[in-house]
Amino acid sequence: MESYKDIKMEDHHPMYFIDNNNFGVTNHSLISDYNINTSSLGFMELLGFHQDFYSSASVFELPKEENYCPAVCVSEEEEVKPSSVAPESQIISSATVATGNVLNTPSTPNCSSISSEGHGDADGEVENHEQQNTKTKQQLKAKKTVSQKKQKEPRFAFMTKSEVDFLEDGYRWRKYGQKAVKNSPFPRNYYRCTNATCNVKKRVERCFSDPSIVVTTYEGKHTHPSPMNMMMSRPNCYPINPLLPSPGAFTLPMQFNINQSFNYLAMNNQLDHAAFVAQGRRFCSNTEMLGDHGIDLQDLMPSAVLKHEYNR
DNA sequence: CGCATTTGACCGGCGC
DNA sequence: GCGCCGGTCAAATGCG
Repeated sequence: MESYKDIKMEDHHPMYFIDNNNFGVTNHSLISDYNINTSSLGFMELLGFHQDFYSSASVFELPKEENYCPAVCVSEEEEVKPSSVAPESQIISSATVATGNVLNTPSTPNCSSISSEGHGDADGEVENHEQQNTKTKQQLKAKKTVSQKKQKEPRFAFMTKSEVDFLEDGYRWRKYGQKAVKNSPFPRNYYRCTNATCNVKKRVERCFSDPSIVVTTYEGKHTHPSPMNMMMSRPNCYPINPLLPSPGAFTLPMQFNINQSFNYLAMNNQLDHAAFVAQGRRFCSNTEMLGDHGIDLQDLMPSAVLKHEYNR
């Protein structure tokens, strides 16, 4: 329960919760300081889906083992702490989201941290240091660590109900570490993108209180297209992969799901929440998805968010 | 042989 | 200052 205590929530940072079953999306906090206006984009375009792709009901028919992300939140302060969290609070049901009970609780366990700090010249510093062979290994290491700390990459995390630990996302990863997690029988695995020019990292751990849930945390942005995208590219058949530096340039098969897309956009402040709500409604009205579950998107939005939208 | 994984050691941050 | 913990390194090992 200590993670509940630990987690703070900044009012001016967005928290997004996604219910995989009903596509319920809520925005926890004010995002009035967001400048990027995406209202001209369609909801699903924002998430990287082609127009005629999301007209198909198969969009949400995810493979069983890829039953992604029962709940996700994104913040700039904290990150997911899966090992110290009760499972029932990790999965935010649509009913919970609708009441806003979880959203209004500062200690939401599903928090992933996104740090926007550090876009300086630390890389150059590192290279310079590494060129100086006279320096000791230890000194090099120390410098590198300092630089890396300065240059903390943005992160986002999502939770996935999956039997397999490592979820295929189209990129190639190399494992570089494994650590035992305190109070958890499940280790945390550290991966790095195999592309030499790309320093994206990925952390994968299983929630000890609910072993069926895998928490994946990405750190940084890919600077290259995914190998799978190059292989699988089929216009108008697959959603665009939002983890790419140039959205729209490549495609990815359906296993890369909508929640990852959403979180990536949220992470990069590419979502204007009012536009998101509006487009979400438009999207939902064009499908039977929510109707099938007897839930309207409005029910999944905290009143403050809706009010904010109406006042625009 | 080249590449990926494993795993113990090491380091920095943080709380006490 | 000390100990704990998270994150990373790098040598050893495994595998195709």
